[in-house]
Order: sequence, then structure tokens, then C-alpha cells
Amino acid sequence: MKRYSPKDIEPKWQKVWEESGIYKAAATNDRPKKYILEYFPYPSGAAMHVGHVRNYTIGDAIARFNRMTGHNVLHPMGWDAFGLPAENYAIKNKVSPEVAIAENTKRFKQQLMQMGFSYDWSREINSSNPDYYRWTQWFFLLLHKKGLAYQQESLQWWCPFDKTVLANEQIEAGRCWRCGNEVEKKALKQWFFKITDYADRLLADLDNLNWSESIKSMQRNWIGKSRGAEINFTIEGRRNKLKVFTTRPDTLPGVTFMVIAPEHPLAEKIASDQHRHQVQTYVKAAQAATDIFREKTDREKTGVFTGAFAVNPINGNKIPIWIADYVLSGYGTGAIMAVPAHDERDYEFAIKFNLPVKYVVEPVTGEVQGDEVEKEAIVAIVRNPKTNQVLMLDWGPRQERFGGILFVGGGLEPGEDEVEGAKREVIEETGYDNLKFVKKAPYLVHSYYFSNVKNKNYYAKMRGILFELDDEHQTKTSLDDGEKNKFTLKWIGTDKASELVDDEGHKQILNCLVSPGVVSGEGIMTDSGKYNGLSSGECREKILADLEAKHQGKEVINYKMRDWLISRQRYWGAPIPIIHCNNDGAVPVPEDQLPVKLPVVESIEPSGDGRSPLANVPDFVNTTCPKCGGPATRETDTMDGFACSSWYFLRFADSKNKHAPFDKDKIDYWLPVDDYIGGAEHAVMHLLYARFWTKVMKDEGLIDFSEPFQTLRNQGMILAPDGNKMSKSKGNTIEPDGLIQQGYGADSIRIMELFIGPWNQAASWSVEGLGGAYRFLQRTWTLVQEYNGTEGGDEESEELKHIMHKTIKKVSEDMLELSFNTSIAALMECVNQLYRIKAQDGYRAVEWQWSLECLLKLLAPFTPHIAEELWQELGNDESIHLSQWPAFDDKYVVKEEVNIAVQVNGKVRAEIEVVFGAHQDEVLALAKQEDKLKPYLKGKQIERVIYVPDKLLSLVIN
RNA sequence: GGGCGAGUGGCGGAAUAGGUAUACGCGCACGACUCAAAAUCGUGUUCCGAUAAGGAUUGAGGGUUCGAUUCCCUCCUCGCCCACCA
Repeated sequence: MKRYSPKDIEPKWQKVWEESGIYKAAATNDRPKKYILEYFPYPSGAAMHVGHVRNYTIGDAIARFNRMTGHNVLHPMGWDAFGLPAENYAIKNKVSPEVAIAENTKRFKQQLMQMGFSYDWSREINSSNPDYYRWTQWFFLLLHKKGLAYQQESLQWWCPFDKTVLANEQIEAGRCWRCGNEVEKKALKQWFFKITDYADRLLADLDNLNWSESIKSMQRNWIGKSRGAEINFTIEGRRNKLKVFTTRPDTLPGVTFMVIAPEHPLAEKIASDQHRHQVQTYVKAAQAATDIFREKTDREKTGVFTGAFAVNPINGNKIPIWIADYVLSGYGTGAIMAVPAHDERDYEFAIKFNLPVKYVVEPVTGEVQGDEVEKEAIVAIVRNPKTNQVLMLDWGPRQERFGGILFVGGGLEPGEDEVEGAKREVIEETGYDNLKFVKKAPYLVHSYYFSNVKNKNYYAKMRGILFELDDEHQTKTSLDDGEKNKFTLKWIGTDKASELVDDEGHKQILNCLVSPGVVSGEGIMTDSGKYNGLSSGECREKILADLEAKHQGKEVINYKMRDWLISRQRYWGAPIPIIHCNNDGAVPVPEDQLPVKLPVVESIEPSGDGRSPLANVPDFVNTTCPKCGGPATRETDTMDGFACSSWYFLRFADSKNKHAPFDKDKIDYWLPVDDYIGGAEHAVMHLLYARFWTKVMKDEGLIDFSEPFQTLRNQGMILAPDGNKMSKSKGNTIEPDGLIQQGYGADSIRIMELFIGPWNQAASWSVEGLGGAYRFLQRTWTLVQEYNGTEGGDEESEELKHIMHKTIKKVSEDMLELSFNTSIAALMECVNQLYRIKAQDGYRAVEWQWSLECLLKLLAPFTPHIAEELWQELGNDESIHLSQWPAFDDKYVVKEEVNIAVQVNGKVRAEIEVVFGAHQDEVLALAKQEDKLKPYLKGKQIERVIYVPDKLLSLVIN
């Protein structure tokens, strides 16, 4: 009997498959197509570890399953070769990027090969190959032609380590996404793609994509659409207007100051002579501060007064203008109207600089009951300054809307002063009569509440009043007998009180009086002149209309997303195909002169002066203008690597095309991608850019769809056994090569990658678990080997049929849901069952050959090598991977006898065996005779019977 | 601070149009084989209880139901992403 040796069989079959080309996507229309794609890797210096391998294992299982279920499958692979990772690796190792890429792709390909993935290697692409980037440049020209590529001088993120600018998306918490160094701002003339033109479509089309909610919401947040208003404030004594963006124009009556960013063009201009020096100092300091520092949200607010005033367009109020760095120059207009009462940041600033806080939106609390009586009411909080406790009334346990722990509260008599009324209520209910008025709550609270005494619902306008106790003298309370004893008085610490209080309105009043703060959210307008009484939503519309009538404001939609900066001052990228001419400006390179090839240079090291190394190559730079023929210079910046990956999935459909990026017929057949598999790290970069390019191509008529990836699947990360992220620097990476060397084999690794847990959930790699996977394959191996050594037999086995049909059904259904871990569990269970039958009856049953063949087919998507080897040992000549997925028949799946659980009052008390499909009456009759149940049923009446066929009988007895 | 997701044995996890919780694997224990070990095969393994009867158990607490891991409410913990975005 042969031993299971992955080292022997795996390379053997890999060679056979490659030579016979069985994974080549056919140019046929006879089967439905499936395009299964995994993110193409960038071949960096570090080899692939088992975390990367999971991505490809998932894709391969899907691809293989689809092939066996009658699909024409495209499953390609290529290399995202341009870009910083490859270039930095090359610099570090003092080799040319071409050489580095050649070495690394070779290594990566060997790693993928040894895992037995079923790629169509005939379509392999490499984004740094001129045959490929020629078309990347072609797309640049298309974007340029459509006005979607433009050049602009602006302050840009600059990484001093990588010596290049970076796109917004490539900044992570003020640091470069590649090297982790702090970035700075630098003024440079740069190329941009106008992705903001597509913001609305990128947002709207997300709804119909079969992507995870988390990725969709990341993209939504990134696009950051918000509806609001632009409002023009006149500046006293100046002609300039101060334009602000706000999402809450309804709070305009509550504006108490304005804030502009230090970078705002008016910042220094509007400063009064008296304040100019301070302003200049502040602006300078802000510019000098690092972005990491400025982006810290937990630091204290800073700012200076400019000495200038703006005028509130709806009430003419004079508002001081401040400069502060908490206002960002890059968002909205770089200036805000500050409403400290209703915005936390403004509030913080107002407290720090002692600016007024004006409440204009009253919050609404409680639930509407429908039968409210409107009433003016007060809530009195009495504080004992000696103990810092507040007086509360305990009405007993809170039930529905009754009882609970509350403050003194009550209605006002007609015409009664709020403070007097509050005092009266406190004395009436508690007897404390030496009260000192401290303050009123700065706003009213509308609340629907139930009176504890008078059974009525009130729609109350509540005013909170704070008293302090002069002494603890108490007079007799004037409660009538009905009210007495309904509550007890309690003194409670102020911190505790906020937790204990049982009414949302009371709680807000407490917070407001003891620690006033920001009122966020919607509500009802107050202290706002003619807008009083409107809901904040209605007020928003009204104020917008008023402003528009006066041409002082308008509704606008604002986005967080910026245009995509694609210039890189680096060598290793596709040159931007533009020629700069003194006469004609930036002229696109004519299509027939593409590709603009990367020249060979002596040093690829970035110069650090903001220019790409290409600028030092005169032969490359100096050229003639395609328009006027005069002397001209080439653009020396290269394109962001993400440009290359924005269309590679299209190229796979027609990767060898010399005359066009692709042939439309082939795109029409293969695209869009049916299953796109990769990690979540690309959520706002690659996945957004690729969607953008796809929409541009659709608009140009190059393709007929506007979303490239119908279904996106984000695999869970494989963590190191220590629970940390695998990384070279931590030294905790596990590479498949070593495991294969140890003899586990690619098949065991593949099983482990999927069996470790749901494919989209993170999991820690386990060496012991891999041993289990190997044992399972070895058991399978042994089973087939032993069978092959027997004569077989001709007995029929219903049991064998049942096991196999059940397994086929389970695995088939789980595969469609990508539930790989449970598929594999079912296969393990199946093998265990086959062992049991073998031990009982040997290999006498006639179904053994068929059973084992089915088992191997079900295994084939996961463990292609062992499946192929044993398949052929069972006497098959054609590859198992071209065979048909087995079918199941429900009639063998169900068993004739089934166990039914019998519950008595919800507890399982017995299990009885009945024939499949038995009727309730039969089961009940059997249950009544069951010995185990007799003690429970004796002398009891069965009140109710619930029967779930073939599963459960539930008896309710009295 | 905001958004998304998740809490089940010693561990990874299974079971959610409500229906026998802990499948499968790891680990552990015992047995067979062996001079012995490894490998292999077999048995057991949620907890308490005595190998019994019985009871408890899906982060905590409450609710709906004959019946809740699954649905609803309150809270706690962890992970990921975003974050002074007006």
C-alpha cells in the first residue's frame, strides 16, 4: 500500500495540469461564464505568508467549484508591479526595479504554483510592462481629453522619506501609508483626476452592490456627502464677504462668533491694526505645527481674535471673527459660523475664550401620548452646598410612566413667577423653606410626562430652577392626605443623581443646571425672533428661503472627497504622457507615440527637490511639441500605482491585445467580475478608483456596465499563532514553503486555511490544527488505498447511499454560501462514517467505488492534488477537475426512521423513534406509552400539543 | 466622539424564516498495537453531581413564547474602520 506523500504527488500534478492547460478560460459561449478574481498582488521583497495564501485559497475553491458545476471560468493572475513598495525594495537592495520585480514575481509565482491554484497563466499581466502601461497612459489621455485630468499648483501632502507627494487616501493619521513617516505640506504643481465629478454616482451606485456593509459605509464616509448651506456674512467696514458652510442653517440665530482657518485668505487681511501682530504670530505658529499635532482632537482649543466683526444676515447682530486651527482650510469654505450652544467644538472654544452661548433649539424629550394638556411647569433642583447633594423625591419603583426618582416639579399658577412658583412647590412638597435662588436653566425643555399625582398627561414647557439651601430648616408640608406617604425625600450626590433620575426631561435639566453644555440634535426654535416655535427642520427651510431671497446664502452639497492626486515624483511608475511646450502648454502625447517608455537611469533615488529622477535624463526630457514642432519638455512625474490597478481586471479578458486595451466583445462576455476577493485594506483606494475609471469608460462607450465588481468578498485576516498581525518586522510570519517542506503539503494548508473558521472572519494560525488537516487527508488516502486492494463486492448498502447523498447535499449547499468550514466538517464526518462502515462490513458494498469517487469530487475544490491522485488510482483517466459535480437525490437523504424530541413544559424529557413523516396522532400515542414520560404525564391534563414534523413534540400540561 | 461587526466548552468554531445547544477539528484522558516511543486505530471529553437520579449553561439582566444562541429592550466587554468634516 502506498504511503500518502504530498511531496511526491503535488509537484507531479502541478506539472501535468500546466502542460495540459486544463485551467485555461475557454473562448466559448456554451456555458455560463464566471469571472473569479483575487486582488493581484504587488510582488514586494517579503514572500507570501499563510495570510496571503488564504485569499487565493478562497478564490481557487470558488473557481474550481464553478468549473465543476458547468461554468466557463476565468480565473487569472498578474502582478501589480509599479509603485513604491517595489521601488523602495529595489533601492534598499541596490538593484534595478526591473530586476527586483523579475525576481520577486518569480518567487511569488513559484509560491502560487506550489499551492496548486488553478490560474489561467496564459493571461498573466505585469503592470510595469510597456505592453501594459502603454494602455494605462492611453487611459490617462482619455481622462485628459474628457477634462478629467488637470494640473494645479497647491499645497500637497509630501512624504519626506519616500520623497513624493501622496493622495489624501494615502495619508493615515498624518503618516505615509507606506513608510509610516510623518508627512508635510509642500506647494507643487500636480496632476489630478477629477473623481469629485463622479462623487454622486459613486455614492448612489453603492446601494445595489453586493458588498459588505462595512466597506460600503467606509466609501460613503469617504465621499462624505452632506447637505447644507453656504451663507455670506458681510464684514463690517469691508467689501469682502465671509462665506461659511453649515449643515445647520437653522442655528443661524444662535451664532455668537465666527471662526476662520489660519490658512484662510482673509485671515491676515481683516485683522485690525490692534490685533494684527497677534494674528500673524498665530498663523505662523499654525503653519509651523506638524499635521500630526494639528489633527489631534484631544488638545485644547487655541485661537485669536482678529478685531473684525461680521454681521448676522437675519438679525443684524455684530459677531466677532476669530481665527482658530480647529477649523480646517480644506473642508467647506475654511470658515464657520460658530454656534456654541449647539456644537461641541464651538462650545469648547466659547468656554475657553469666554464667548457668549445662546440657546436657540430646545430639545424635545419623552413620548407623545396623544391626550396631553399643555401646561407651564417648573422643575426645582435644591442643592445642599455643604454636602453637594441634591434633593430628590422617591415615588417608589418606576413602572411604565409612574413612580421613580424625580426632582420637585409642578405646574405654575396663572401669571405666577417661575422662581416663586418653584419655591412654593419645594416648600409644599418638602418643607425646606430657606432657599436661595441660584439660576434658571438657560433653555426650556418640552417633555411629555405623566403626573405622579394627578392622572393626566401634560405637554409641558418646563423651566429648570436651581436653589441652594441656606440652612436645613423644614416647615410642615402642606400635602393633603392623598399625597402624603406617596414619596420619600432623598438627598443624593450630584454625580449619582444623574444616573438615578427616572425622567429624561429631569435629567436634562439637571445636566443643564449643574453642568450646562451642548444641546445637539433637532428641536423647537426659541429666542430666534420670527422663527420661534418652528421645528428646527422647518426653520432650516425658512431661513434658507429668506437668505436666498436676499442673495446672502444658498443650499449647497458638500463632499469630503477631494480630487485624486496622481503625480508621483518617483521613477517606478508609468510616465505621465504629457509634453510641456512654451507655446502650447501641456500637450498630450499623440496616441501613436505610446508608450512613453521609462528611460534607463543611473540612479532611481528620488532627488528630494520635488522633482522625479526622470528630470535628470536629458534624452527623455527634451523633445519636440506635437502641436507646433518647437522644442518642448516631457512631464517627468509618473503616475500613482493605483492608476495601473484601476483597470487591470479588464485587461485579463484580453491580456495580449496589441491594438487596444481590450476588445469590447471579450469585455462584454467576461465582465463584470462575478466574485472579487481580497482584504478590506483597499476599501477607499483601489476600490474607489476602479469604480471611477469604470464609470468614465462607460461614459465613453468603451464598456456597457458602470460597476466593475458585482460581488466583493473580504476575507478575514490570518493572525500569527500569538494573535498578532503577521509581519516581517515582528518575525512571526509563517510561509507555506516551510510547511510544504516539512511534509504537510499544499492540500493540508488549503484545508487549514478554510477550516480554521468562516472565510470572512479573522483567525489565528494553528500548527496543531494543520496536523489535524493532514490526518484527515491521510485517512482519506488510506480508505481509498485499502479499497483498491480489495475485490469489492455486490451487496447493496442503503446506509452508504444515505451517507453520500447527505454529504453531497450538505457540501453543495454550503459551497453556494461559501461556508467552506462547514463543508469540510461534513467531509470529515463523511470519512468518519465510511471508516465505521468499513469496520462493520468491509468493502463488500457495491456502492464503494461510486462513494469514494463522490467523496473525491467534493474534496477537489479544496485539495486538488490528493483528489486527482486518488481519482486516477480509482481508474479514471480524465482529470477530476474537469468532471461533473455529483448530484444528490432527496429520497436517499431522508432516513426512514427519525428521532423525535418530546418536550414537557418546554423541557426535553425523552426521545422517541418514529417513521419519517409520521402524523402528530401517531407520535402522541407513542409518547404516551413512553416509560420516561409517564412520571411527567401521570395524573396531568395535556392542555396543548405542538408538533414539528420529524423534529419535535412539545406537550404543555397543567 | 461617530460607524460597522462580534461575544457559545480548555481552544478554533457549529447550529439563527424560533424547535433535541456544543456538529467538525485541536487539546486532553484512557485503551489497542509496540521492548519502548512516534505514527496509526478505538473510546471518552460543556459544567456541577458519584460512573446515578437530577440540575445548570450560549457576555449580564429583563421581555415576548409551549419553546430563545436565534426576536425585542437595557447594560457590559472586545475587534475593526473613521475622526476638530461645521
